[in-house]
Amino acid sequence: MTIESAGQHEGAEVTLRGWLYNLRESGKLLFPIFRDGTGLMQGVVSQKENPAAFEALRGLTQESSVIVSGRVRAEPRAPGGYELAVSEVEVVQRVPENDPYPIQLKEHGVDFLLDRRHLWIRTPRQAAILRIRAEAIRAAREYMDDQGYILTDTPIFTPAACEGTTTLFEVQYIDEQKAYLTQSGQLYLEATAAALGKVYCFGPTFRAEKSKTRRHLTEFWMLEPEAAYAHLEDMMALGEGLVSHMVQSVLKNRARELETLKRDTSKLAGVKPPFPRITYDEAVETLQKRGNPAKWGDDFGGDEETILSSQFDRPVIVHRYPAAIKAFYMQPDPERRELALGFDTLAPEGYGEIIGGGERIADYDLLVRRLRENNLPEEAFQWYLDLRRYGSVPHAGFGLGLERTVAWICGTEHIREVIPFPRMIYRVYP
RNA sequence: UCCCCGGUAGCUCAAUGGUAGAGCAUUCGGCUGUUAACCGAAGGGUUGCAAGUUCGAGUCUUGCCCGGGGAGCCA
Repeated sequence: MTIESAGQHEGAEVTLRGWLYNLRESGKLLFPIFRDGTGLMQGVVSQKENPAAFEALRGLTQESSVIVSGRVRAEPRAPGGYELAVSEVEVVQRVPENDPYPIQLKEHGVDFLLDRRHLWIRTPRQAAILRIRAEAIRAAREYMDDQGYILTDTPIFTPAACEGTTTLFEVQYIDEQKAYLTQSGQLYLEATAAALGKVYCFGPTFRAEKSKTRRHLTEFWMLEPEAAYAHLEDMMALGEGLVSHMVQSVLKNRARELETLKRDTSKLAGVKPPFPRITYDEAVETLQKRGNPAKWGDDFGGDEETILSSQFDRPVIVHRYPAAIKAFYMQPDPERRELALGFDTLAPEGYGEIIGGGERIADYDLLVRRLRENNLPEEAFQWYLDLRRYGSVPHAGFGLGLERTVAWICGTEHIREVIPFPRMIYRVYP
């Protein structure tokens, strides 16, 4: 039996395989709390009624692994409403008394917990977050598949920068050659989109920037769709549909975990299409009205994003940024050439940009010009230019940052809690 | 890279420049309905490192190390 399903086993004799989460001793009564990965369940053992089980559990150390059998019964005094009347106990491994489990049932510092991330993930809160992450991923892939997008995974080793702006992790690649860890699958997706029409990739992404904030990891997961013959409006709609489906699926299938996190789900319930859309021009105007020093041509930082997103109860889409502050491959707005047909989707409650994307340049000559303006090595981009030589079409896509999205859904203070083993500047252990 | 904050027992934290403490954890004892159980007792310290000021430094000064938050950049 799993603890998750305890309610269906009321009155039955069951076996639970897991770990001792906590033990309360009250004279001749023991109240062990078991953990099996799906939840927590209190047990009860009386010395008088079951001396063997009592002796096996008495003094047992936190996180010792145990297999216990007993009868499930409804018990309002037990957390979760059900209790296991333990009859048999097998200790699989006893945590030594002279080297006790380091993570106690109390507050710990961030540094201590991150150094023991391999153990920290056993705590109910962390386990709930990881289960929500898994559901968010499942829902995201389900949505993309249902929309007819084909999963085409892109390489992790790349020969050169995708965007040329951010710092890459350089690795030795066989003999003398250097390679870089990908910072985006986008350029490759443009190729697979021309082959298959509607495509996406989902995998790890690496940024060697020395960002030290609660919104940054050096290794994070990104879902990137790309579609041939698609335009800016199509991608804004796809993005809001994707995010809404992820949020609604977690609300539906991981309600218990959101409860564990004490997440205020009223702030998520209304996350459904359409999302508000504002232009960059309007965004700057709004910021200035609120006394923010932003002026036209500036990119937005955390403060600006928070002001903009705080006006809405769901993510807000900001579109048509100045071309100068966007990536080299962004298609200019035919109505106003100084604008790029790009958009960002900003999560509420200060979680920042969760989606960035737009329409790509389809014209060969314009793309070459942009490569040169950005001092990018043309040789490395020949294959990419081929896509404009042979049957170029308008196309668009975006990238969704998984961890930022999950952090927002969970309401966690730090993005590092929503990935099993966070990789940050100055932290690659464990 | 820059700005700000922090580092004292295994953990979380106290300690006017004047004998380094508490709670939790561990060990021992008590308790038949506990809820991070509770009650009693015990053991546990190179105060991040190195210099300096001082009769005296956890506390003041300088440098370094480690970590955190933020800026820039981004998802």
